[in-house]
Amino acid sequence: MELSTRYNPQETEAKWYAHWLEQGYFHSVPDEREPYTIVIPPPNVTGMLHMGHMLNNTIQDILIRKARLEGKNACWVPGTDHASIATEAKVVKLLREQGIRKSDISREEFLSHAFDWKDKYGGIILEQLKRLGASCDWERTRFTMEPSLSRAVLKVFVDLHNKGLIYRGKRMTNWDPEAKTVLSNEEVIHQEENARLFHIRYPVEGDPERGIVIATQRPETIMADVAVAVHPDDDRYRDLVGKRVLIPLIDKAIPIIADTYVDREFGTGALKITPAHDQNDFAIGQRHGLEVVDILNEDGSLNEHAQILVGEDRFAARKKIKTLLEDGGYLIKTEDYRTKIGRSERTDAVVEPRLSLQWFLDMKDFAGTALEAVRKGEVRFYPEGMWNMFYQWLREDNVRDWCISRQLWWGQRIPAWYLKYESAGEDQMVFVAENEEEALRQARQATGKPNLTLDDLKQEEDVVDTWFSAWLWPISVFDGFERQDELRYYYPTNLLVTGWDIMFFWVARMIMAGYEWADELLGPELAQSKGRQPFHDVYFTGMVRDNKRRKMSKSLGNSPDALALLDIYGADGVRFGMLSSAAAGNDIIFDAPFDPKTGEILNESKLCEQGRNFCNKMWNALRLIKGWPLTEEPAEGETATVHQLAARWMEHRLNITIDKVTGLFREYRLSEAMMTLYKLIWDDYCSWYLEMIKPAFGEPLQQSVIEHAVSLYERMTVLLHPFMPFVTEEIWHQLRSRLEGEDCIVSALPKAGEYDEEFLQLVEEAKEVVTAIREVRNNYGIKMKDPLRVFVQDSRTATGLFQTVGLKEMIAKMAFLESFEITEKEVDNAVAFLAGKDKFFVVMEQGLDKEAECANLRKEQEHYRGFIASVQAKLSNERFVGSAPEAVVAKERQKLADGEAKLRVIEESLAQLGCGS
RNA sequence: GGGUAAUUAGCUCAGGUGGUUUAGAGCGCUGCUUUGACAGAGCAGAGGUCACAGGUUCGAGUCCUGUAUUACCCA
Repeated sequence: MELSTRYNPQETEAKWYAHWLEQGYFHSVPDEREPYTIVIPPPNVTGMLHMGHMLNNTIQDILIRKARLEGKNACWVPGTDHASIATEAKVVKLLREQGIRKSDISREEFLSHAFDWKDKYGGIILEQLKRLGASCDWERTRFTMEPSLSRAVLKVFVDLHNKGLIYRGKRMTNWDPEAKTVLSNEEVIHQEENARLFHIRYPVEGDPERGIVIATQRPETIMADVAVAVHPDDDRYRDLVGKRVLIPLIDKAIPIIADTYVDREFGTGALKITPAHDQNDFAIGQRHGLEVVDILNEDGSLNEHAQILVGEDRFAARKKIKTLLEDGGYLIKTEDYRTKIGRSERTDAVVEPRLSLQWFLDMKDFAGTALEAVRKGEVRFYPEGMWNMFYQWLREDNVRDWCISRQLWWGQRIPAWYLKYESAGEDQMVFVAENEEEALRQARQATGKPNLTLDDLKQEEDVVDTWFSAWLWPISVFDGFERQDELRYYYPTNLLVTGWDIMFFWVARMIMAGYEWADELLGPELAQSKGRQPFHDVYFTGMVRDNKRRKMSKSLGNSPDALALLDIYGADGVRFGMLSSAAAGNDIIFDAPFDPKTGEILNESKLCEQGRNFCNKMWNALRLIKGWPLTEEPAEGETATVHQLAARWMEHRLNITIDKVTGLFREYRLSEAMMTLYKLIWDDYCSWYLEMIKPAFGEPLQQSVIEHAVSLYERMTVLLHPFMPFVTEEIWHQLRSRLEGEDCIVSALPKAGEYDEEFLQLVEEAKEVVTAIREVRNNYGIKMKDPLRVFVQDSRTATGLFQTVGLKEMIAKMAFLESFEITEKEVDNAVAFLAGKDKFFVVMEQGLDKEAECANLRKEQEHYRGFIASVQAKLSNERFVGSAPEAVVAKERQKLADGEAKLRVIEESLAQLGCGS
């Protein structure tokens, strides 16, 4: 069959993916083999495949495929996350387009719409992962809102509540007035924005001539002030402490207090204290026992506590109050400045610090557990440096309790019930249970009213944070809270691959959950022997950024279309491109060009192109091997020795590479591992090995030689398979006829055999000779096919070169030499060059360019002189010779001797050519 | 404001515990090459005072301290 000169990824990829699925290669069931488990970081159901997903999932696929090739029971569990805020926002928007307002429908109706939406669009991203080649066990696909996983959430909620770790409390939270929900710190994006500082004068009570000027960027909140604070050591205000000032416009008297928190340099050195609307003020207020005046409604408008501007939106109020303050003579001045403003990740609304009643999970002990797990190495981070960030966040003095409630409908509703007749508040009775019957039982007992019915109870309206289901993922995907047969086999999982941006709200919390429930679920013995941690290793990927170092995101429009890239370069090409600049943890700058005219991102990538070209290269190597006419007749003479040399060399190169790649895998240096294989295949195999054994045009090649070439190639395709699964599967099949059920994906990863590093070094030196001769050709415009005569000056190493079977012949073949001999004297009319320690002469029939040769030699002479001088400087330093290790000194001596020898050879040539000085 | 990291060739990146013949790779660039597996190619070449300033050391891209720039995390 004729093979096209171009590799066609589209057909090949669809064909093999379907085949793998059909053979059930991705599916895992527990058996006697060693498991290798990865749970996917579940993408949002609303998600579309983007660059970050491709990077992350390529890495997981590489490691899961490698485990499969090692004969392990590889299990990669896929799934999606219900992403409460993002999904709810999408569904609300969709309903609005249909003329339905969320406030007009019931919770049940809304959820039914949301599930419809999920069924329709929720699986898209998983389908897209298949295009990438992801070998997930699709029969195990899970979703954080499905019944079993939701039951797990309720169960742990009740469990933690019973343990006294979950509590309700008024807390300063990040309030999104648009979505009307609390946001976690991680969902707030702080960025520098232009703001204005208002200097406002508060007159002293009973002494209106005196006043104190405060600086604030939020003048609309002055009505919520409960004090003005100054630094206790600030002379400007010392005598005012203890007196009271009047809030402008509403004339409310508030105390002047002293607190070291105040920064004397900032603004006027006087700080208004507004506990309801600022985190730090809240803390100061608590220290000083101040009241809390909340003047904002849920939607960010002012309420009746403000007394003035009631009903106005906070930003409208800011404008109006400026006028009022000016009119009243209170506004001293305004100044522009830059400050960081927090906005909601989802709605972009300016986040409002707001006091509200929320559910919290006590983090103190959990944080210690997570830190300890990593400190002890039970969970290992790659790269290790990520520990610093982890520690920083979980330190006792830094960690905060986790606010787990969200004012949404899409999510697991908090399993807590209240008595209908009690009004909301911190003091009301709460019954937390897995179901309402149990809650009712508790209520009857607590109230002593056995006649209470379900009608007397009402369930908490809030749902739990999505991460409150995601933190159970490594357990819940195996239904671990309900049955433990699979958990016992697969848990702890081997590896988690995720971005460092969710280290805190996901990675840390999964570790906490793992340690919290492993004993109970696995039994203490198994937990002890296998470990409680949810995963042994965490591979942190970097963020994918554009060439301006901005995170690639849909909203910025700076991300190429992932599917378009897959279409253009093929999955293997894109996988290669993603990985080629992705060292663990380091952000990757994905250099996708922008259209200079429109400024729009183009779906182009040099990195992916390189991957595509690599596929093509391999494809053509295959065509070459398959295209050679066969012969049974053994080769003779020089050809036979070159074949022998080529076979031996490539075998050793393959073995040393397997060793190297194995080591790189151990350290998760995947990018380097891939590049190592790239060079093995392209440089060693294609550029050297195949050229060494290549017969003259039209001549046949010995069967045994081809067989060895095929054997080498098929081992290399298996090695590369985890990185580029499709092209390797295709070539693997093209190389030989295979039986049903024989596939690259389930073959065995080759093991390293013996290799002789000295021999490999010798061949490297021989290759340098070939390169040097080619350079002479280039410089003199001698065609590749014009035969040349070359001599090497007699020496021990030169003899070694000639004694290694096939090496001399290989050089002659690769450099296209007519003759290649040892000489004892200088050769006339020849270009001389140094390779290793030996001097070579290329005979020039058409004469030498003496000037160019002299210039060349002088350049080299200069180089070696500099080199020798630097080594001599070291060696003449007594302190160096005295204190450096002997081996280092010996090395320097060797360097000096070698350098001097080379310089001598160069100077001989200069004299021989009569270059003068 | 506090913290964490980064800064090496035009671009994107490697360079565990200081001493591999005066820094490596891929891309890009330059020159030559087209009946030959592959122009999505081959061969060869040019490109770096390792951000800056000090310091430790016999010796620093590598360790320390500052400075600058960038990114992220937390206020």
